[in-house]
Amino acid sequence: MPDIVAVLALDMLPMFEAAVATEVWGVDRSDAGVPPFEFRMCGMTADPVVTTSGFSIVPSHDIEGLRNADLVVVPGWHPAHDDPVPADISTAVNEAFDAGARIASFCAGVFVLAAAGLLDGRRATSHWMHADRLTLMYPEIAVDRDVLYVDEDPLFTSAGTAAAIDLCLHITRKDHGSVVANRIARRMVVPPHRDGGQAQFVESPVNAVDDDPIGVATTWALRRLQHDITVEDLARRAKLSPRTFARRFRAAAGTTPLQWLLVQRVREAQRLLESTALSVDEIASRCGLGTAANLRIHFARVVGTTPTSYRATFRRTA
DNA sequence: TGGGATAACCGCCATA
DNA sequence: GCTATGGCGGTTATCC
Repeated sequence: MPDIVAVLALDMLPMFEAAVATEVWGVDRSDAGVPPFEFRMCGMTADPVVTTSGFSIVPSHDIEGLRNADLVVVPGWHPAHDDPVPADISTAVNEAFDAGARIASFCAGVFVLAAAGLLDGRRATSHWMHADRLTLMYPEIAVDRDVLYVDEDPLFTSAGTAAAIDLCLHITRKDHGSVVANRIARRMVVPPHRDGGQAQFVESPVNAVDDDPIGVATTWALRRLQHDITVEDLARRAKLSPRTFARRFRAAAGTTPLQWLLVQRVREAQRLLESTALSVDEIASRCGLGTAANLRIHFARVVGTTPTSYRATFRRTA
């Protein structure tokens, strides 16, 4: 049975966010080894839904399409007015959640989850432009305005626009492994992974062009993850002092050099667990984490599970 | 699991 | 006066 993904298309549907979910889960990529998804674009009724771009789209399903969905995506909620989210929308989302669906929001879609009471006492994020309003309206929610997305499985929230891509790939990676997520990312011609904790505000994006010292250093590091790499090594590659390198790295990537490196090493371990039969010890060595014990610590922190159970879950899809 | 050695991080400050 | 840089040292994280 393919996963059923239902997008809740509300009036003033943001086209980009709706298209992100469509691109990730609504396109048949079985030729690339990506498992099929049953994709539903659900309006409250079967009537055309007005988008923020002025034109309308005709949903494939009405609200009944949320029934038995594995994942419900709320790509937006028009935040220009202070009208409360209508009760029938909250009810529909609540019923889907109670029936076992996981719920994900992009950008201002978080207001729909909040109005349904799903986020009380939980962490959540939204586009930085909406963070103040969200905090004001729903003080029970721990709003993290600085991250790309928040995973509070079975609830997910993202900053919207490009961060919606990151959240979709994160959920796909969680459910189907990094090989599948990377295949989708490759087809979409987007970077395979940005960590959820990465800052929404980056002064300049990480880039591998030759005249970007941070890009040069990170590209160099990714090619030799199996070797020892110190922040001083990275700084030397970037032709900067360690202090300046660290400062500019945080400005560019929204995280510290070591934390970035550890996440890259765990991603490499995920790839090796899925695509090889190497021992966990050997994988730890090949991804630069030294020992299996060390790999387990960082693997649990980044992925939320153990290398062995990760392999048991995803080896089949490789 | 605990502890010690080492590296990384970051605020502060001086300098260019 | 403003900004970027880089050294110092206290604190924290990582690794074995």
